[in-house]
Amino acid sequence: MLQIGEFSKICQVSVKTLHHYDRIGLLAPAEVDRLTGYRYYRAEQIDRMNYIQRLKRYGFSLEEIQYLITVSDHKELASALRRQKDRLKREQQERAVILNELQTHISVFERTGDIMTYQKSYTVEIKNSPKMNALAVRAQMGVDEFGKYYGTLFERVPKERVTPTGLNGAKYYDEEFNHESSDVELFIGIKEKDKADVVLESCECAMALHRGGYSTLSEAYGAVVSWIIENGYEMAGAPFELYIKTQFDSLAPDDWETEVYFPVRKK
Amino acid sequence: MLQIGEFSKICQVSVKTLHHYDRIGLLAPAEVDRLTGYRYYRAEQIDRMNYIQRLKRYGFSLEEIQYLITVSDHKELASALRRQKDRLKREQQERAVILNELQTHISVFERTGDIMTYQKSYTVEIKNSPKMNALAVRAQMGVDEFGKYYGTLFERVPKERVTPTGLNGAKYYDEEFNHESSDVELFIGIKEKDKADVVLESCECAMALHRGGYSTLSEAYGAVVSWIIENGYEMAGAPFELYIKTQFDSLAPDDWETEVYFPVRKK
DNA sequence: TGTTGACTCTCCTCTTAGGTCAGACTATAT
DNA sequence: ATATAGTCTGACCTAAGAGGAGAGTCAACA
Repeated sequence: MLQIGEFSKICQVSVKTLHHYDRIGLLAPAEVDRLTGYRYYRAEQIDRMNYIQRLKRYGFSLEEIQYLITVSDHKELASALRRQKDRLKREQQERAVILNELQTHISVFERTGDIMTYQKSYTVEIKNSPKMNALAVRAQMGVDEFGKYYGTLFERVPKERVTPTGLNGAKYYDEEFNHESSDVELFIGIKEKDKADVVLESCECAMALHRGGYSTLSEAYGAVVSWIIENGYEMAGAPFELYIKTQFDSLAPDDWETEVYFPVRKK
Repeated sequence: MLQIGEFSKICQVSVKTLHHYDRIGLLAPAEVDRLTGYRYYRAEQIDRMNYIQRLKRYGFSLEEIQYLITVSDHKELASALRRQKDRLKREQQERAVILNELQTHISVFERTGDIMTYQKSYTVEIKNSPKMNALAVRAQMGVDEFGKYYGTLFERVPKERVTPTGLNGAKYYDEEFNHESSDVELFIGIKEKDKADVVLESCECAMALHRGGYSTLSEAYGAVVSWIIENGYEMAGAPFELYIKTQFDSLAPDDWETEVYFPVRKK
């Protein structure tokens, strides 16, 4: 039997952590002295602790770990690990984009001496949005579900014998945009008007072109909105974005292009 | 002047966030109505907010951001950005190692059907540690400072005309190992006994070979310690590790090899 | 037997960056 | 005058422990 201090040294975790794990029921000591409350661990529990630490490194929360160590079904466990792997991979990619952004920012800053240059480069203009016929799906969704919904749209292309124009986008119906869940309509432009789910009429818009990954897209939105306010317009409908150049053109995020449209009218 | 709701939509942050930033003094509204307490923001503050969001994406804490937006010195700002970039890069590398580990774990699990196989493969043996003469530096340091301290050691090699044996390691004097700061002695083996800072005498040790990156090294330590307890030995000195195959052999982390030694005596 | 020092216990507060109510005002349109 | 939407403050909550206070416990030593 090991005292908590010995056990903590062996497993390279703090005594505090062991207290915590005991309290949340993740790893209870093999024995607790009734009188003194002293915790005693068995050497066999070292393996369990290492396993917990390993899952923690993989990025699972303690709650998930608590569940995982009780799972005996191989398939379930394997799929949980694979899901986590995919999550980590996606996060790695996102962070790679941010790192890239930071690198560019640094070099722009060193060249220009202005920390704001990098983000103030939006040119907002008044433009009539293109008229489009489109297949569309509207739902409450988060940004990380876009791919899934676009999948269902693109599946319909061959089935319904329509001809994509290559112009795709998303329209945001919620006033308040939320990354995890918003009322969004995704659409892909097609030639055939009679087969379209929706027809997006041309309208007067304030538009800005955003170059780069989507993590900074909100700055484009901000730029357009403040332009609208400053130039005596007002918003006249749900904003939308058109994906001009994307990952599907096998470009790096830095070269993606997105047009941000806000329908407006003169006040 | 913008109400808090409008400002929040433009900047794509929640009203709560704006409350929070106001309270901690990171971004105060341009005006607050004395009577109603309503907050009003100016369009110019959008840029500031975008800048804050950008720094947040770069991984700075709000406290750091609060400091950074007051800094007017270009050099200081640039060096803060560069430091952050290096930090992000290092974290990316660490996560890449973990991702790799997880991938291996998954494939081992699918092959063997045993989730523990991957971590129980340590063979502990009793062995006399090699006698070594070494240049050494002992200090309170965290694991991420190892590189720095090793640098100072290797600089001395040509200066003091010593001949490295290629056998390097680290000895942990604290009972309780701590990732951020421990009393550690780093050493590089050399041939010349008279020029050595320390002579590590051969002694009876329990030893295990760890294959892979350093993030799982603690499992090797755990394995050795529990072996010692189970096999009727007791610890007789500070443990140390020898780096047999490392990144300097231009190997991937999966192929690194580290020997973990615990001086022991029979009870 | 008494004492010292190391170890452990429980309980409390603190951390980040906000989220989630509740209850009370306030602004604007009808 | 009222309905609805927006806003205010304040209190409590999150995850995974860290830090400390004050008290009890264990083993060794004099």
